[in-house]
Amino acid sequence: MAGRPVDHQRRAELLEAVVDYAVEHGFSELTWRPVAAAVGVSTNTLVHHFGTKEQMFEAILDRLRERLVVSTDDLLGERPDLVTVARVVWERTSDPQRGAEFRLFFAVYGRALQAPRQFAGFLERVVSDWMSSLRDVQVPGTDAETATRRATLVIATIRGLLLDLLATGDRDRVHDAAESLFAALEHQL
Amino acid sequence: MAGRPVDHQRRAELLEAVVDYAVEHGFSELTWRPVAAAVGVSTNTLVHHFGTKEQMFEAILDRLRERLVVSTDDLLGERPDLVTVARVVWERTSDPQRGAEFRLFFAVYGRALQAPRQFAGFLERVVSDWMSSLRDVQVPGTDAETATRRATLVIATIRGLLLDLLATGDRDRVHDAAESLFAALEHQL
DNA sequence: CTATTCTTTATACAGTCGTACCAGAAATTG
DNA sequence: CAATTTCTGGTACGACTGTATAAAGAATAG
Repeated sequence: MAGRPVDHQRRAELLEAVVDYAVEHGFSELTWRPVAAAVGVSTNTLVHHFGTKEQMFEAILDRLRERLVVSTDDLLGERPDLVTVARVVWERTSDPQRGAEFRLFFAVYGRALQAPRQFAGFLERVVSDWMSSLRDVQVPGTDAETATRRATLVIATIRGLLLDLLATGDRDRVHDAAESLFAALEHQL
Repeated sequence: MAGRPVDHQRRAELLEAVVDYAVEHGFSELTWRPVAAAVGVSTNTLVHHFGTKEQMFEAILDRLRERLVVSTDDLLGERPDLVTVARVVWERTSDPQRGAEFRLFFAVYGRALQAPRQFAGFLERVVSDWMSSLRDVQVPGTDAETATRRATLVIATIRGLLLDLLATGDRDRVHDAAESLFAALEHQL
């Protein structure tokens, strides 16, 4: 038994380039040939490493999720309170340099809502990923219901504000509204 | 000068059927042939009445916007306060029977964020439509900045909560969070 | 070296896409 | 009636889709 070993790193490289393309060109224009041309390989190279197009979608979503989560991993290690987490998360999600990533996120979100079967994994995690984190950072005395309520509200408001910001680009108005959320949280919402 | 008159009503009928199809089957599967088959006409009938596919998209978005706005027109006529409006709007947007319409709304929203040129009209109105209404219903004494801040927050939170609800279907948790938003608004957020 | 497996590319195939073209039916004016 | 315009459907064309197949080159083990 011999043979050339599987090159996992090569697949990771290709995935990174494919995700970059998705972030730049959008989710609805994600077809083998244009992606392959942009990456600089033949379409069959992509097919060989990712299998079917649906499997490539899954790989892209997993990687996108990693990118979006990793950027707040450091934060949660310091065990801050909910308001601090909300502030920092908002700072990072509203960073203009990451706008394209979140535009892709919402594009996937919208598609997932209309094809829940295909995007079952995405829909299962899109809220629960943050829910657990935001519940844990609240003061120990908080009862479960209140913690869940606050976490739900923080996730929803930040995402809603981000939708507004990405659509209008009106940073002043949206940041002003975000500040009032944080103020409400400090007054024990 | 004679000739058969243009049948505007026929176009309206077709548009209604096409929007129904879009609500049911999603925005990414909106192609001439399947739509025509579902509506019960030939593809050329649709092309004849709508022109290009992009023009059909615009017609669909206009009609969808009408459907979503009309459902809250009656409410604003009674000049209630912001909290009342927020409550009623949330009641109606979280109505399970209208879930498909809002899934389409978010699907369009996500696509629009990645193709701002094509969906410029949508992006211009998606926030401003509500902004003006929600600013107007606040008590006369409210200064402009506060009114804008509250309106922005209400729109964002309702949309974020709706995203959560449509993804998870967890009505109890999301409605609980919505209640806490209304409570915060009553305490002069 | 040979044998084996992975990687890459070229080619091809059936299907769908938007849409242009054409012909006939329907509805109007004169 | 004839003339004109809209409405509808059938057909066709080029472009693009996902993906299967086959054939090379590269990297390993024995």
